[in-house]
Amino acid sequence: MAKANKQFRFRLWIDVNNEKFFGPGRAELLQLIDQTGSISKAAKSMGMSYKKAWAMVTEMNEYGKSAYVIAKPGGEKGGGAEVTPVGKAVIKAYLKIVGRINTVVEKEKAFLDLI
Amino acid sequence: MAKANKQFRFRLWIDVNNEKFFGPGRAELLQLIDQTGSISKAAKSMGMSYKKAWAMVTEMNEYGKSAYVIAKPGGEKGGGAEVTPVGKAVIKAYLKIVGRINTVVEKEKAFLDLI
DNA sequence: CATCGTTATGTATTACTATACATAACGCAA
DNA sequence: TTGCGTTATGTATAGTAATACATAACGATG
Repeated sequence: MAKANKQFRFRLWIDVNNEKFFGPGRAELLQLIDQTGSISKAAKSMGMSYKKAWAMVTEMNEYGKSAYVIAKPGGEKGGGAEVTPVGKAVIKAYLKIVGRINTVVEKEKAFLDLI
Repeated sequence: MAKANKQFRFRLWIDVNNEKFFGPGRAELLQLIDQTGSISKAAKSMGMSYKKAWAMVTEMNEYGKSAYVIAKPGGEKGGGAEVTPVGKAVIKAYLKIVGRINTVVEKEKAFLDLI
């Protein structure tokens, strides 16, 4: 038998009023919307249904400090979506914290031999 | 409206061969088994079905470096379960890492104002 | 004014997870 | 040898989350 592959996995969320509000899924979705300019393309790209992606965007816009995504139907390319500066700031800060946690976790790899 | 309550939540798991192996649920279960000396009491105490708790114990014993829990049916009090030294070491180390992540996250609270 | 790809929204179905329930085995002690 | 509380195990049910599917609206552009 080959040596077992052991690794850490962690997830960070932000709760608002004790309800999940923002986490890895939404962070990835926001990044993909930013890259593709479209909720539907972003959703497909990460293997998520459009409906779920749309619901996430709606909830972020509703409960966030201000809208994270501006989406418009119709027009030149049928419409599209754009991540607002607030949305971009949230992504950036979230990724920064995740990076710091990752640094901590990397230092603890010796623990894996215990498992 | 009252000021929204925002807080971080994170979870840490250890994957073995890319499958979830150990995480917060199992850590809590192990601690409760250690405290109560019984899988069933531990399960009830954390609102988990005995069947699930038992399955977790079995999987930990099967895929861990060595058994984390020794369980015995029958006997004085009907039987019981004990966390092995290896199991205790895993709990302790896991909690230590979680504590370190918590320290990092605490320092980032300013981020929450952005949400 | 027809076309296009997207946003927007509702309903039905599937997939998964966990619980609920039921039952047997176990081994000490009275 | 009966009773006890636990471990051990299978099957059925329920609860939830996600997808799948279907349809309408939208607005620039040719």
